[in-house]
Amino acid sequence: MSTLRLQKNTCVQDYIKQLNPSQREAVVNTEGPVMVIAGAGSGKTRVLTYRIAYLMDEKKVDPFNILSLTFTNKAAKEMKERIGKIVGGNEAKNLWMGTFHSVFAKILRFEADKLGFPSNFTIYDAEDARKVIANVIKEKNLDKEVYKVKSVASRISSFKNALITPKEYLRSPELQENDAAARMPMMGDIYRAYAERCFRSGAMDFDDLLLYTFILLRKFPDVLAKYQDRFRYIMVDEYQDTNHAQYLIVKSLANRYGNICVVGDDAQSIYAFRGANIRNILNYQRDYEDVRVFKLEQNYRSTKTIVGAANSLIKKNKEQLDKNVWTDNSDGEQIVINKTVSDTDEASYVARTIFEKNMQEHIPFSDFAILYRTNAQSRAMEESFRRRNIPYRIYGGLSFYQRKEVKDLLAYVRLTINSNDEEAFRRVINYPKRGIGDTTLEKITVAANANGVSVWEICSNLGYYQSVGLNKPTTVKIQDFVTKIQSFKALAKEAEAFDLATHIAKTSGLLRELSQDKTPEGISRTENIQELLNSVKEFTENQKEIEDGNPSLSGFMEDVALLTDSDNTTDEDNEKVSLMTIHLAKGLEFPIVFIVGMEESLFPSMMAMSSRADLEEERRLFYVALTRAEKEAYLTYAQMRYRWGKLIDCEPSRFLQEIDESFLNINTPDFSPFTGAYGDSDEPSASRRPSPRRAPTSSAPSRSRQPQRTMPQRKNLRKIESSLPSANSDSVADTNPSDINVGDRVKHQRFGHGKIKEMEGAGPNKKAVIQFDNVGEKKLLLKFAKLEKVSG
DNA sequence: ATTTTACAAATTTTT
DNA sequence: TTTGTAAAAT
Repeated sequence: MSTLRLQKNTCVQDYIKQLNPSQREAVVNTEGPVMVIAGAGSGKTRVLTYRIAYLMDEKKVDPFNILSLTFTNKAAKEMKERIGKIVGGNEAKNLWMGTFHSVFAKILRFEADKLGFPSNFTIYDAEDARKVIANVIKEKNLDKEVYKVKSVASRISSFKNALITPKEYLRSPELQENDAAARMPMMGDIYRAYAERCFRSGAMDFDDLLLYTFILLRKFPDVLAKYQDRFRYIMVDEYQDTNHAQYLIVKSLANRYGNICVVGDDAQSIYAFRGANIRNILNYQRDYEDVRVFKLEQNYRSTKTIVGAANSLIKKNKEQLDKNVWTDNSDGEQIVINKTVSDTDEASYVARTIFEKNMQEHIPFSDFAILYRTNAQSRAMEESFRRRNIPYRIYGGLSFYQRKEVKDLLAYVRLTINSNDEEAFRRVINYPKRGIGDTTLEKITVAANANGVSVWEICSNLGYYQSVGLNKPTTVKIQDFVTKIQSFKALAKEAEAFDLATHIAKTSGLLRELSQDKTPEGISRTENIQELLNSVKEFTENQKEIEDGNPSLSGFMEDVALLTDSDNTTDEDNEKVSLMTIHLAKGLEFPIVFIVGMEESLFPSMMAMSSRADLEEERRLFYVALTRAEKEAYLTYAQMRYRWGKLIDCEPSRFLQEIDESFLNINTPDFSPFTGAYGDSDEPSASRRPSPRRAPTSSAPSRSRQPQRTMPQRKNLRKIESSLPSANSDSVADTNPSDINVGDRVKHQRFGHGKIKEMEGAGPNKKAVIQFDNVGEKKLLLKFAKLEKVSG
């Protein structure tokens, strides 16, 4: 026993010896407020894990007194495992480690009665929340063209993030004027009704988990004191992505011991759209006294080229903390920029490059990642990977738990556990069909609102609530439904979670309904139900092994609401190319990264081009994407792509010009836009879209699309060539780069007038050193610079 | 009450 | 392109 103990101690010491000086400082300075600015790839997770291990092993802090908040469940799980390896799994398991949402949900379930919630409250996901809001708008007879569900939902979300309750909203003339000016004077009413409805349903949405935690701690000093005393050491990861509510909760929890360590990188703040406030990290030193700041600036992940390129890009942002990320790694390859004619072409370029690298250099598929701005871009990639038989895995998109059939079954389960859950009720009251329609539902809702009770309360006591005014047959149908759910509730008391869930799937009629659908989609839906049942089984087995586990179905439901797909990665995903959005890629790394769709109004997104702050966030997003790469990065863009089912012209992203050109290798392969793109003729063109290179004799491509296909192309080519001439640019726009010589006066779109001082390089990589009248000397790549020759 | 049909809208990112 | 909603028909 003692030798084991000794061994563990030497382990921690050994580990700490491996750290660089600033990492080590960040680990051993455990007391008081600390901020760790961790550049991309600087070993941040390492520091966090060692810090916690150090606290436990060296400082003998009870894991029960350590709170560590992360951004994703996955990060928490991984960190816990790593700590377990150092200090022993039994010790690590008592750590309070998880996402803000999951830790707070745990606290809220424990203290729920104080707020008037049941401890088995339901957690509404975004879809549930939106449906409730839609119902409220409808019931209030508001114009849904003015009160768009989406904007109302995001407005309510921002109230909650700012810790504004409906009451406070209705007391604030300023807020109300604000919404009145936006032609939504009823916003406060909607907000109040929504909150009331959730409360009656015994439900909280994602934002409520934060808001109610805040209210709990403010309203009950004894509860606050309890958790302040418990959490003697607090660590917050990804601090740049915390919102106002999270900021204040953390602050009040840390108020007693003051041992708070926040870790983050302002350059990687990419969640402002969701209420994250970058000021939290920028102002940290003002918020806490005697903050010690440690900067992790050495990058261990990437080549000098990638680090340099990323630095040159992020320099363009104004608001940031001062730091200098550097690396000892080798120079590595230049970053490849590739232009393609269309989105399909872009996809086949990516697939072909990966295929060749795999064949010739024996690089495993798992070394590659494709990153994109929007989920919709994954489809083109998917098709071309399938054609080449390259194994891939798409992360994100529609999560398993968001699928209709899965949510349907979960709704039955939710109703069994918490019958007041109105969203679950509405979802399944008439699915499968029971002949209970809108009119009936409307009557019940009116009665529920009039009596201030849940719809379930009405339905289970139809005898008492005579005023509902239902006819006999309908009453019987509803009573049947109620009886069914009640039988589930009774069974829930004794049956195993898996058996109960299976019973519900069968008895509710859901499985029967699905099995009648013999289409491939229908079969896969049945399989999804099967898979859900399996995961219930798996969950209970796991819980039984844990001392204080909760193997019941309600235990499963507590977990499931906060789970995302990436949390249950089966490790069978080896040897696959990863496809995901850039947001999802945060915190990950890959040897070779493709960033696709580098086009204006796609990346940066159209929505983000109006304000500087938004644009800076997009730039940080690009910074995050670029710094995922260890060895090589490829940036690709298409001249046109399908969006909203239409073919549209695209222009290369401004971000491409913002990277220092010395890191770039601009690759403009010789292609002819009218005969197709690349030597991909060996792959069967299974695409439903008429491929531009395909002969017109092949099976009739839709006539309406053909003119669309060729016309914009011609127009588009000219436009792009003026900025980025391709190899075969014989028809040249305004100024041919080869016409520009030393001594010429030129005009640049952004930098204004200047004079050519020097020229270097040749062909597509030709550069010019220009002395600009206003902005000084710049070295520009001619093909990017959009120079215009000025006479005189 | 339910099914069919037609038409519009949507795509920025997610705990 | 797909998805959802509203109106119309059964």
